[in-house]
Amino acid sequence: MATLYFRLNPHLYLRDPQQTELGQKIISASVRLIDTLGFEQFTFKKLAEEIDSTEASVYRYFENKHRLLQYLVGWYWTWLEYRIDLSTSNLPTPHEKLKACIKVVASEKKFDDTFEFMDEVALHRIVVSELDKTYLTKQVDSDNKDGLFGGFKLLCKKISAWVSEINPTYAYPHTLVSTILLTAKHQIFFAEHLPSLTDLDKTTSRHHQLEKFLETLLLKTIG
Amino acid sequence: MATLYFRLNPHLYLRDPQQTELGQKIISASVRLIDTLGFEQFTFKKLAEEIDSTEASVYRYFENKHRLLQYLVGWYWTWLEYRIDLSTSNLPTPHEKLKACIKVVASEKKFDDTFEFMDEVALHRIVVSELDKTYLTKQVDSDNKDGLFGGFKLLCKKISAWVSEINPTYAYPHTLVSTILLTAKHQIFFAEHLPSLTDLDKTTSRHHQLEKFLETLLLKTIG
DNA sequence: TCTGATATGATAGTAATGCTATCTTAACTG
DNA sequence: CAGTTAAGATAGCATTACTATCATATCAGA
Repeated sequence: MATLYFRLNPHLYLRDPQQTELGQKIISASVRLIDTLGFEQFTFKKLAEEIDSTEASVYRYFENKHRLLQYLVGWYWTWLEYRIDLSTSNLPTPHEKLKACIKVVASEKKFDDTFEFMDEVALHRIVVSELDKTYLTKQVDSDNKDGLFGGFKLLCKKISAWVSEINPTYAYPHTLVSTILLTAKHQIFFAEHLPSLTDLDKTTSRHHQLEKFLETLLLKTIG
Repeated sequence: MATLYFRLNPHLYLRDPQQTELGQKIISASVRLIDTLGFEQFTFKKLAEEIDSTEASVYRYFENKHRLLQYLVGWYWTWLEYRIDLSTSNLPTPHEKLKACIKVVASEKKFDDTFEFMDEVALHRIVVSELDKTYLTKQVDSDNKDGLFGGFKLLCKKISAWVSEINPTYAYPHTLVSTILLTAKHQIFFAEHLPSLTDLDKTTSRHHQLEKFLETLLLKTIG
């Protein structure tokens, strides 16, 4: 059985956490902690206590907690792209690819044990709440130069290409696709916490509603 | 000449900053500082130094810097709604109202001296970069109970009503409108910092492009 | 004009945060 | 067996995010 390993941009870490036991413990525990505490309340001290290690040891893997968040989100985009590839590879038309793609983007992941150190369900909740914080900073330009947002950009590019295949005259494929990728997260957050900003409801059917919404938005817009 | 005064939710502050000289200095200086430093690097200590006051005095106006940000964003939504009201009030059809509304939402504010204590251009930059941080927190539910997001919700409701007037069968008017309001900010940020996620460019024509993009998105989707 | 109430300033203090540094031990590698 | 590397242990430090107290200035009502 082949093991899956995501090669992420080395600027995201100081020492590759996927390679060592401590590294994997850092990942699992940080996902658990950020999910429960929120990113603001999450500290390397609490993380170190959780895994019976020390702050100093954690700092050997990640420059700071912001980089760790960028790592997790980077991992998420890679994982999402991988799932999109799986579900679209055997489809013949860009139209079908887009529909399958939306389905994956809007879907609720139940459980996945491909990666033992990663709780994908908690990670998804983290992405919903914390994604925007990875780039909404004063260092965004230097982070971008280091390629820290490569996962997001790559995925956006891939999907935009399908959009352009369907309608080569449409002027805003990247804008449309990044809007859809972000909206998929934001609307889940609104459904959970600010229901008057959305029409999706709190039950699990919201993922189906989200899919319908995004599909209509995408297909009608490119017409 | 009537002076404009925005009545904001009192939970946003401890003492109304619009009423006193120190309060107005806090607002002006915080807008200037958050704009240059970014919200993360902004502290009440730096703010107090900037206005030759003390940390303690600032804390008498706002519980903490997060509340201050929520106040500024709340002020922004009220101001935006006011400008939307102005530009739509004399239009006969919801279709025209929506188009005028999109124009305001996508527009670049050059200068406005209605409020001497508020640099609206800097505030708009702050909203672009920091808006999402006002609600992407663990306290979102209690903040929402206190009505801290009332400005955003009210505006969303108003615009959604026009959408439903045009197409009463469309199932996701709030989802669509909140998406558009957020997208207007995010895409400006992308144009500035992450250009591969957008097709808008860095020049001022980007506001016109944004308007076109949002208008198509909205009208074709409910179309 | 006196009397409070209130706003602000001045100053101090404290726990937590976000690191950095150094030293030791344990493990694994050639 | 020697040498490198990872991790743990411990210390320290500047900044942050407050809270508390006391003094002073101001202004409004009696």
